[in-house]
Formats: sequence, structure tokens, C-alpha cells
Amino acid sequence: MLLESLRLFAHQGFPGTSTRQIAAAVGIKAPSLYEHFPSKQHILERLVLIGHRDLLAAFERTLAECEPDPVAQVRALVRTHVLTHVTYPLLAIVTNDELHHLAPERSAEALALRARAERLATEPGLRGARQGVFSPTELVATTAAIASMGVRAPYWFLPTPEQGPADLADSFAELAIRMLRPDRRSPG
Amino acid sequence: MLLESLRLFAHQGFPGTSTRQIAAAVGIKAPSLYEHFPSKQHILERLVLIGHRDLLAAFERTLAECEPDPVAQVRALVRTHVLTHVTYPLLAIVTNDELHHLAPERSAEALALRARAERLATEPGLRGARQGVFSPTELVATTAAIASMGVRAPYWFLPTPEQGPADLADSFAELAIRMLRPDRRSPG
DNA sequence: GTCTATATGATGATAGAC
DNA sequence: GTCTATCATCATATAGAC
Repeated sequence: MLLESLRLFAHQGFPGTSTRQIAAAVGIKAPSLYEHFPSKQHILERLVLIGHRDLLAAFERTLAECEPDPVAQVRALVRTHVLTHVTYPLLAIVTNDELHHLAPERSAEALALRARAERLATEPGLRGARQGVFSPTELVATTAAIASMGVRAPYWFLPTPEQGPADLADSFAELAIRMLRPDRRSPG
Repeated sequence: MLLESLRLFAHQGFPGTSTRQIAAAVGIKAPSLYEHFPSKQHILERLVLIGHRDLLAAFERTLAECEPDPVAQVRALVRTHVLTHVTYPLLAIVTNDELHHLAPERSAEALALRARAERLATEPGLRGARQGVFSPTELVATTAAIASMGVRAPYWFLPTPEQGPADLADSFAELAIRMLRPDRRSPG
């Protein structure tokens, strides 16, 4: 039922999905949904919490297992970010795009998780810049660019035998380092 | 009325916006809308066409005014892509996110424009890779990453006196080149 | 836990007066 | 071009039987 809702929310959006559609996908009638969730919004809230908890937990595991070098950390974090997004693309889409359809009191926890994840994931870039191993053109914009790669990936990426999720994650991790590192050839 | 619809579609999505809300924002009653557009979908169709036409036209102008060097072309195209997205952020959001709420016959023209724009914008990267001035880790993924920067920009970027749209466009153009160029320090 | 029946209101769109 | 009145349908959610 969470899975069916996820699929529908991802394809049609939260307001574009009716409780009848969810029920039909599960194989029951709409009123029976309210035996499991008190409202349609609560279903979305649950999904959005799962998505944010997954990402935060993945970031925490990544940093715990990684050597403290900023370059290694950024590589590992970008890999984790991309892998999380393309491994559960529908969850990533719903988590990112439909969160704002929740009433403030039901999105607050997810937003807090997001803020924590963001701090965790951006810290190594900051530290690397302070240490001089990174010299991005503009750190905030570069951080946003790196995050954007992963956030958009679920919308276009289809794994193939030649390029699986791990391959994309490796490629994007390499791109992140290229973005952050000074390039001797281009001035400024 | 297009502007009011744009604002509402961007913030609430197409299914989450009612004709009554649009009418109220314009200062009329809902039935009067149908004097100007035959349906709610036709309003979205118009917006989505404007968005896609703007981007394609901007790409065409950019290439017409640019020297044929791949590096210069990619820089100019990324600048244009980013500028278009952050100059009309609501239009970019609606054009990208709400297009799929149109019936196929009303999204076809926009999709055709998108395909043309995509070909135009990716060609210099391909040519540069063939010529050896670029050596991305993986060209398709890198192209997607570069596009992602611009597509996501309307969601977070707020111009300030220190960093206006042109500054962000310059930063992202530089990042695109860094992504595409070979980096002597990192093997592979 | 599921159903049928239903409450209550919103939805996109139309008819027809002015 | 705008309105009021309205249609037919859909929405989320509840009541109560089984």
C-alpha cells in the first residue's frame, strides 16, 4: 500500500492522486484505506519520512566508514547521494517533489532530517576549501551543482548492464572532484 | 492571467490548482476563464510552449553569435541554459515539472521543441569529445550533470547584489568545462 | 479489515442573462 | 467579457453492517 501510493504519487503527484486510485491499486475500496492511515496526507508523510531517514542514515554510514580526507569524503558522499537516488528513484522523486504538499506540522520532521543531512554532506567540501585542497569557483553554487546531479538522476537514469547505479555514482563522484579542484589551465 | 496561472501552477502544481483559484487571482469568476481559454489544460499548454520556445530560441541565438570552438560553445550554452532558468524560474519549473500533466496531443509540440533544443545543446560537447579537447568520464552522464545544474537552479537560487543570475551562469559554465576537461591529476 | 452507503464539499465546465 | 446559476462528477472522509 505504501508502495502503490509511492508509484502513484511519483507519476501523478500528490494532488493528482485520489484515494480511490490508491485503493484500486491495492485491491480494496477507498474507505478501507482509513483503517491503515488516518488520511491521504499521512501516507505521503510516511513516505517522505522514509526517504529522508534513508538518506540521512546513508550519509552517516558513509562518513563513519570513510577516512577523514576531504577528497575521499566528498567522493564517498556523492556516491552515496547518487546511489540512494537511483536505487529508489520513485522514493527520491516523491520525497523531493511532493514534500511541500504536506501541512507544515507534517513536513517539519522531514525538513529537520533534510537540514541535518545537508550539514553532514556539505561539511567536507567546506573543510576541503579551508584546507586549500579544493578551490571551487564559488562554493555554494558548486555544492548546489553537485547536489543537483544526484537529485535529477532519478528522472533520466535507466540502469543497463554496461552502466549500473554504481557506475553512475562513480562517474558523478569524479565530476564532483573535478568541479571542486582547481584547474591549472583555466585562470580565475 | 497566464502570469497568475504560472504562479499557481509553479507553487501548487497543475492538479493542485483549481480554475476558481486562477480566476480569483485574476479578479474574475471561474466561468469567465473559458472566454480566454477552452480549458485549464490549454492554459498549461500555452505556458509550456512559451517555456520551450524561449529556451530553443535562446540556444539558437547563442550558437549563432558564438565562435565555433567547442569550449566557447559549451560555455555559452551553459550560460544561456542557466540564465534562462533563473531569469524566469517559475516558467522553468512549470515547463519542466507540469508538462506531463498534459494529454499527449497537447504536449507533443513542446516535446518536439525540447528534443531540438537538446540536440542543439549537446552537439558541441559531442564534437569536443571527438576532437579530444574534452575527455569526460562518461559523456552522457556528464551532459546530464551539466543540464541538471541549470534545471535545479530555479529551486534554490535567489539573486543578490553580490551574485546575480549572470554570476551564477558564469560559475556553472566554468564547472561544466571542469567536468568535461581531462584532469591531469586524477587517473582514469 | 473490508464492505456499502453516505455526508459534505470541491472540481472542471456549460447555459444563458446582461 | 463578465456574471449567476447550475450540471455532473469527483474529492476526502465517516458511519455502521458484516
